[in-house]
Amino acid sequence: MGNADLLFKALADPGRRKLMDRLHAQDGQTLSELCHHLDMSRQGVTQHLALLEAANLLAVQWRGREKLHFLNPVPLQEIYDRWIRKFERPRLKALRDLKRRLEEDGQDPPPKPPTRRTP
Amino acid sequence: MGNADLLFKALADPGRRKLMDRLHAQDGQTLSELCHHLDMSRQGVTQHLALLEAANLLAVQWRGREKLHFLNPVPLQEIYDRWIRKFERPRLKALRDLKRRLEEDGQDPPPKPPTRRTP
DNA sequence: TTGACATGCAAGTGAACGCTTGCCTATTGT
DNA sequence: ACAATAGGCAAGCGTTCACTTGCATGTCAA
Repeated sequence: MGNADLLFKALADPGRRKLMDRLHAQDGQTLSELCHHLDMSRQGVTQHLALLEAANLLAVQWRGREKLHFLNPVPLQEIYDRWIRKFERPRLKALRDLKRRLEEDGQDPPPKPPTRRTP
Repeated sequence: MGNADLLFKALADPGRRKLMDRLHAQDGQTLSELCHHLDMSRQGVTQHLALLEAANLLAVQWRGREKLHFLNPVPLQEIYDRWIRKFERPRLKALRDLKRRLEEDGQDPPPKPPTRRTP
């Protein structure tokens, strides 16, 4: 749960997501290769990659002076398990909750439409 | 695609995720109810909820002076489709890419382990 | 009607973020 | 050996973020 933070933070930036996309198009690219696609200084890209790496979203492998970047899809799968499947429409419960709200502490309040604040 | 930004930004904050969790535990809560669980000023919670609402992650319904908040799981599903299923281990392609890298422009470099920079 | 309640709106603040620039080191190929 | 290449590190800077405080407005209940 602690690294859910790193994970979502890493995904929160469009540049970082674009990097993931580039690596998805072709895995194992070097820093310089990735720089070609991003309109940004090399150092900017480096920092983004560092964040992705910290979130365990990619692994690196040194080859001489080159740094190869490989995607790691596992954390994404964890997001799915913790944050998406969990929220899959539990329609029955949702309706139950709604009903509870509408009928709460009394039966009088009929679903009268909100007058103000809905312009 | 444009609102992928809003979506990920909304999920990037632990407070916001906690709010989602609270609403998942019981949907349709009011602002004040949600405030009880977050160690934060009411206005703080309001702003978080506004972001979640902007990301279309929850819908509100006014009931007199109360604002009821309901989860909307649809955007999460979109994240899954666009960002998780897409990255599901395409093992074959991954291995192909790796091989490409290792054998690139020559056959000599065997998978020699990185000497430096791996302390 | 009046007071308590539920919420909105606006401005201020410190910290985090995204990005750049400048310089340094290691590896490669000729 | 040396120039070119690939990358790292640190400091600086403007922007956005999370959060607070203070005051205003609409709604319910006695």
